Amino acid sequence: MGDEFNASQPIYFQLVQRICKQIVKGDLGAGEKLPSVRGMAIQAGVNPNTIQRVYTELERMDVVETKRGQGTFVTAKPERLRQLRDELMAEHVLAFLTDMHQMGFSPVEIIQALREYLDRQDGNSHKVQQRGRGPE
Amino acid sequence: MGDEFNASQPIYFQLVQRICKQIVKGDLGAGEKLPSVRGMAIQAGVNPNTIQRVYTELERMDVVETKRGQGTFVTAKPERLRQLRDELMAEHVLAFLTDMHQMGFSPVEIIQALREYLDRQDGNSHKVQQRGRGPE
Amino acid sequence: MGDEFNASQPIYFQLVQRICKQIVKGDLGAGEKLPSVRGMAIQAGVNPNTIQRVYTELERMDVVETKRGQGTFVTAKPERLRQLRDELMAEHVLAFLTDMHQMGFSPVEIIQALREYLDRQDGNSHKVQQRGRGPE
Amino acid sequence: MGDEFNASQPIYFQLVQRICKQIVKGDLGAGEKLPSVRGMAIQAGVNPNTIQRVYTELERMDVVETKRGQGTFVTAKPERLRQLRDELMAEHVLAFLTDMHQMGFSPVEIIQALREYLDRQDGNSHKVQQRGRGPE
DNA sequence: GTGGTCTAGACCACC
DNA sequence: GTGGTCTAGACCACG
Repeated sequence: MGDEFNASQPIYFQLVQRICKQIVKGDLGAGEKLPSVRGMAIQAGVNPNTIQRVYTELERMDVVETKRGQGTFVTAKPERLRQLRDELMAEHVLAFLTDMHQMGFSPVEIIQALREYLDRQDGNSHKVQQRGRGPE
Repeated sequence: MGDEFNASQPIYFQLVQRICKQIVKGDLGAGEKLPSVRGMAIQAGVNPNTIQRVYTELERMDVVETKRGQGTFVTAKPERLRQLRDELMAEHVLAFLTDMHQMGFSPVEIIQALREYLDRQDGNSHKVQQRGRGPE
Repeated sequence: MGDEFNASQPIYFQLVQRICKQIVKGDLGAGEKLPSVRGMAIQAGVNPNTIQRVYTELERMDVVETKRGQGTFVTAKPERLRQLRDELMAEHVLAFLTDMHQMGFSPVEIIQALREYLDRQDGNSHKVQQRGRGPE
Repeated sequence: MGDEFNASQPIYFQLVQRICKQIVKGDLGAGEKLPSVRGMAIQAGVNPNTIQRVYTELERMDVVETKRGQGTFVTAKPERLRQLRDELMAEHVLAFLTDMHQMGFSPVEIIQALREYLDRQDGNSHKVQQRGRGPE
């Protein structure tokens, strides 16, 4: 277990996104401690510097707070967490709709296609994993 | 006019995507001629090398055909165009649903949010333009 | 109440500065006793080790004297206090002027800007609190 | 020439500040190209990675724009430059006044002290250079 | 040649 | 133990 990363985007960025999702989902609760830089590095199979950058980025996003000599923690402010949830939601929805619009799909087509995929995924949602977005 | 590009992804890749969308949408019809490499380069405000790569990439994807000394044309095979349409649709829908799932949103929440955004965008869909996805 | 500290500088250093200011201002009079290491630690919400270092540092600066088994006291020498006052003043003024010079501001601009801010702060000087200086 | 850096703050941060000042002062004009990452690294006597970080930070501050494969340039938007000037000015003035207030100096004392130093510096302003702020 | 990412390994200060 | 900075050197993709 270690290097299941998408080649088209920086590792640090994929990790930032992954952690954000875990926070939004609730897998990482408010105030909870993240693994240490070194620990997370081993766990993810990357260099500690990369994790350092991830944590720095998360802190800049105000999603995480780091206490000197103690560690890095999910922000304790519930308002920020709600806000993050909404931001991420909006960002993804907007991006998706923009793409679909640019390809000329109508709202009804979009909803319909979505329904179809949702039904199909009903029993095997856990299989969904990696999708490449960038260039190869 | 020229450099409205996202800093987080290669320009050539953004152009590939943009052209694919135009083809799927029908703005670029089957068999239609694309601008010359040089012309497109000026039009997009980028280096001709970049456009060259874009066309090569599109050719590799089999959505475009280059005829020696004549130019580059949208593929004339309607089957391929339908296929492209489906591919792109699937890719985007799947990516979107995966993201939403990873954030813990339920199908009903997803559909609901989508509806909300679709309503809001009704009159100003043309305003939608740039969205950043990658790191800044 | 406890951790209103700037992330970009060591806590112990911020505390040293804060206490120096209190002494210069007169909030802590000559010969006055400082809280015990443990008491101060609780009061500031930091580790006792950190306070220990603060007191050691203050002692090294000769603005504080530690009497075995009795506690830590502001130095009783009024000359030293005057000197401290001048040192701090000079240090800050010099730093400020240097910065302004490096940004190309002329003496008149500096004085003018200062006046403006002083007027504006007249009624709410107590609101001023945190300013970050270091990296984020 | 190479390592005239303050030990108490990160090199990358000192460089960020230095460049900001040069821009505000006008030594680096709008749209002007900065040295390449590697060039600047040699010039400053630090590792290219450090410069990379500096440029990234400046870009995030919207003070600099980087064009892929071409280089890094001072932002061309004059409004942003004015804004930067005001921001930096405000930041320094505010920090200075806050410090002086906390030490109990009155507005008149502050202005007076400033005047005194300004007069003294009249002929040797070029001597002013390094000042340490952080802990040693 | 440009910026950008990553690794490896070291050192530091803080708690 | 923690996070943070820096170096050295490599590799990559873009223009």
